Amino acid sequence: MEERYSFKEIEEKFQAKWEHDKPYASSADESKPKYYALAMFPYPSGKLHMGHVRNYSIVDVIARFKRMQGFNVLHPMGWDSFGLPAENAAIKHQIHPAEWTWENIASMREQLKEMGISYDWDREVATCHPDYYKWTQWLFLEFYKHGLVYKKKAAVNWCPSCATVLANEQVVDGVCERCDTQVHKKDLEQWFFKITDYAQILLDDLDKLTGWPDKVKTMQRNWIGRSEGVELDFQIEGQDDKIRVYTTRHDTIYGVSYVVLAPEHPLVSTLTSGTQVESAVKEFVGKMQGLNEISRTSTETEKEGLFTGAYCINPLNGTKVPIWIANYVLMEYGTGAVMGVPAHDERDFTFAKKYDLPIKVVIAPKGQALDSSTMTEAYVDPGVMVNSAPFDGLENEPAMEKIADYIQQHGYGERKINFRLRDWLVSRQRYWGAPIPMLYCEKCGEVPVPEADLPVMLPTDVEFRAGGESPLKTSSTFIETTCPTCGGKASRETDTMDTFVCSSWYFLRFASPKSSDKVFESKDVNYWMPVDQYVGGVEHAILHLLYSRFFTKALRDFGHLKFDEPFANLLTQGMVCMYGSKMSKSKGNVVSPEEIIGKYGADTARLFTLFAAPPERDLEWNEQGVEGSYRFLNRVWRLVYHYAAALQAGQFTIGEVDEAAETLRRVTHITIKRVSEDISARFNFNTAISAIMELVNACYVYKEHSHQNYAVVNEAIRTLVVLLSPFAPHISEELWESLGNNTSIHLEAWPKVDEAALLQAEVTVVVQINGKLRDRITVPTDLDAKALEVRALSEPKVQQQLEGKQVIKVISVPGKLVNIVVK
RNA sequence: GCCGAAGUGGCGGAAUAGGCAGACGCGCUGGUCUCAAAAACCAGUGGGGGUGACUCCAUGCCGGUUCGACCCCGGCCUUCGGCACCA
Repeated sequence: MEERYSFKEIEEKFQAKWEHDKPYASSADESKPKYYALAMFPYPSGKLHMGHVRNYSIVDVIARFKRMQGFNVLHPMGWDSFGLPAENAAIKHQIHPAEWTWENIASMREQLKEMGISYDWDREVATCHPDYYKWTQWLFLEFYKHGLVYKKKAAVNWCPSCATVLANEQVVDGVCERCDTQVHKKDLEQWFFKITDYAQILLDDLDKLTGWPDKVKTMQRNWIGRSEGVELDFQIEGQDDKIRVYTTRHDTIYGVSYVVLAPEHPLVSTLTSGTQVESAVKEFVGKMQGLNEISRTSTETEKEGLFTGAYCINPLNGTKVPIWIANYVLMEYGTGAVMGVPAHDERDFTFAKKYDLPIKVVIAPKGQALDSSTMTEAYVDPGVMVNSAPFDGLENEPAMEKIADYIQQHGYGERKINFRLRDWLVSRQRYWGAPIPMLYCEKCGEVPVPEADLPVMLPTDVEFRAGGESPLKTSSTFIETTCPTCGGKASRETDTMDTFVCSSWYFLRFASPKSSDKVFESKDVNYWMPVDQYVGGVEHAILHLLYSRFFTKALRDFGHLKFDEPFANLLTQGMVCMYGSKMSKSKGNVVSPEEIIGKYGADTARLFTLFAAPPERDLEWNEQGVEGSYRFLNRVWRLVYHYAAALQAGQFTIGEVDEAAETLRRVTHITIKRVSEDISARFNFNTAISAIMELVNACYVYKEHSHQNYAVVNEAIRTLVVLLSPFAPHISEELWESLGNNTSIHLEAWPKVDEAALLQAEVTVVVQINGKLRDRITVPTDLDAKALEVRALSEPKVQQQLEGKQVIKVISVPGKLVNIVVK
């Protein structure tokens, strides 16, 4: 063993050994409890960043810890490898997206191996590999078969820069999530997944996810956005048509003073064509369509509207109310038409004030009257119903049910539950994605590609040009085919799937990644799933996690799975920051893992990212802190080196121990306890590491002691190295070897706490007077409350403090403190 | 606007069930070793006052509960994150 800690040599040595011995290979084994640890798989950008290092280090500690505790651990890694950057690279550097992607994967795989993460590399998957996307396509057809995939013309979010459609979820503040270009609306025929069929169950089952952060569950709840209300019809005066509106405030129906349609509402032209307002309406509607969605729907935007000249009838009281068109009504939600109740809705109030529409009070605060002429804002709080014929005098909230019943009984409308969640648009007009396996036949129409013909391979003879349409659109070898039903001419769908489809099931594929005739082996999937611990950034709180839950539930319903939630426990790790903001190229505050690994080694890099902050919090990068972690590993190295020769013999029996040795034993076992609890119960790796540091400090103190009890030292040192091994796997493997072991430390059992070693004969107890610390006394651990009180009161310091004062009460907590209350 | 999280030394953070605030690390100060430096090791390190034993103040602010509050309750302030005209 060398005297100096040569991290480079050690890390290379064991990485080669692990590559050869495969100590992290896994296979289903019903006789052992399983544990599936998973980090969100990365997009292969080519370079690992600190966020990856942190994410994978966290999961690796968990995986290694569970393995040492005797679990059969599955810890796989793969690549979310379809997507736009590869195509952009193709255009920019004239390199095929596949080539670019596979090179990136190769280089990132190398970097991950340099981190010493305990992956079972035999299970690696890449979503862009035909062996994988064949099954993404198969799943698409499976969903199609079960009526969960459909095609429709839709006003979609179009990114002109990417020349593709984006899901609502990929439009952030009105701009493209990837390239920050303004997104437009465009009408196109698009494929959708019917996730709205699962809205209710996706919402309900959030309650089952006790291992998920509330924050994420709340975000999903808001995204699904369930609301309960009533839909009812307003008869248009002088016409046959009715306007159907949706409301959750049916308690205010008697206060309706107008009805508003969304500009896109089909009744708009029916109502206005051939009338005086026709051209004004057309102009207004045109103006609204020209606006992008954020400025159209922002609360900041001023409400604008136009009277159609038509009227409709409130079914409950027969009142005639004007029909308007306004920018603040959305066609996509509810019925695209709403009733305006200015007295009890903020938006309606603002609108009514602007256009001088009547304000009619129908809810008044208890025991008070509301005057519509003096109101300065809508009254939205609970109250008593007024001017509402049969319901006058009722409290509005409890009356909701009665009113809904009344509406249903009279045939005015019915109860309705709405969700904000929309169906998932998966069509992308791009090349580098899984082709949608559908055909269009002149005779048979829309035809799914037969399973035997999968995968629909991406053609290689394509050209990539900037700003152009998808290269698939111009590839005749790809498009032209024959219809499997009639044998006639057919053309292929040229859209590919949103990459979120590929990432909605990869965690299932890891259970049987090599399965060639099935999407996955049921036996394996049902053994390994659900994922016991999933770790990733909170930016996936909605999209990826919701889609994955949807896929899992649907596949359960199709009979392929025996469970309906994919991730039992979720940890959302914080960002890696420097100078207060997230490390990013644009901010110029990036530190590359390569650089840190080169300078200090992977063990130091891992240790620092785990030590600097608890995992769910943002981590502030600090190079001096990294040096501290490096110093610590050197300190451990020298300590073990100091004792290695003496301890190699191995066998020691702990006999008589003096006070110093007893202390070291106690610290050893306290450390086992703290590290175990910090890892398993709380994922607080920062405090686990500080506990290990304290053990090292205690060993150094003991080292200076004149009499050395090698049995106790042996226990302390071996424990130290084992406890350190999940965090810093290379150095601990080397140190383990230097202690005379010829098997891997990573196959060792996690150490057990000797409760007897924790016991102490004496303990320090705090003495407070009126809650203020006044003295510390050392007393026998088992001293009872009464004896402790007597002892505290007799202390000279305490006596001094009590002079001239009257003791009113004494609180005595054995082993902890005595509080003397005086006057 | 609504929902959620967080505010503790010079910095990252700790206090696991209401019981010693500041573990551990970084930084800083002084020292040992050295021709010198680096490394390493030792000591100190929340703020104020006192020669000193000591003492007062201190976990964003104000109040409450309690023998005792970083922790529980009420009200504010600030920062961050999510949603945002969803009827």
